Amino acid sequence: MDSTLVSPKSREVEKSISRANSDLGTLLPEFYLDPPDVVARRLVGKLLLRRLQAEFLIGRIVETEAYLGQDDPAAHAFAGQTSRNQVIFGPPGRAYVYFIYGVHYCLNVSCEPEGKAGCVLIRALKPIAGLATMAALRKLPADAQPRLLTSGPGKLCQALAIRRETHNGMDLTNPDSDLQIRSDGYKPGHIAVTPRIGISKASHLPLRFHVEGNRFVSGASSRIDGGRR
DNA sequence: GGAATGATAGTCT
DNA sequence: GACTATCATTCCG
Repeated sequence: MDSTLVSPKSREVEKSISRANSDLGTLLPEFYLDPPDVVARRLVGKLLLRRLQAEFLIGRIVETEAYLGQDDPAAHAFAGQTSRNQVIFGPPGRAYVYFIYGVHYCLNVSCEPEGKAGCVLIRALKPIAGLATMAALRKLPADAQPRLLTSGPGKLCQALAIRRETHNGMDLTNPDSDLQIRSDGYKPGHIAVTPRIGISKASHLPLRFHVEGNRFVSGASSRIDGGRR
């Protein structure tokens, strides 16, 4: 490319894309074998990759929530296995995508061994690559504020064109999948732990994990000191 | 800046 | 028939 303007940001993009094009950093199913709270913390700082045509849409996970198995009243698995939630009872490292409030999709990753329920909700990303395409998918102007693109579970699914029909049950550990989670070796800063958002049952449990002070976290438009960092 | 509210459809009782 | 792991808009201060 012509590289008239090379900012630190675009260097991060270059690095992420080259990682994405190789198989480096692919996470194995073993990554997801542990309980949801362990996996939820472990996923913060990893890359979510969406291959759309020839383009990579990439975001770094900055916020997750753990949903336990049949002991967690807030979890979809609580009422037992149904056709809707069967993915979270299946093998680890698969996408569980559901439609909510008649408007939005949410992306989860199954964890625990096959037969045991548990998953992690991906709540927010920091957009890394493909921002113009993300904005178009979100029906926003191409120069929209990056934090408007993926700062919430419904938003990030819209920005990455993730739908139940195409992605539910997809293996996120397969380098050939058009939706994957990988590691580029990045180590996030301090990870804060808080109660989960938007639920009415078991809402006191500290099962939400996010990068402290990160402005791409959901609902943090102003409560983070001036929205810096 | 911050709280309240309506939209909208799949899933379960 | 009643929910809901949300978002954008509208209003109020």
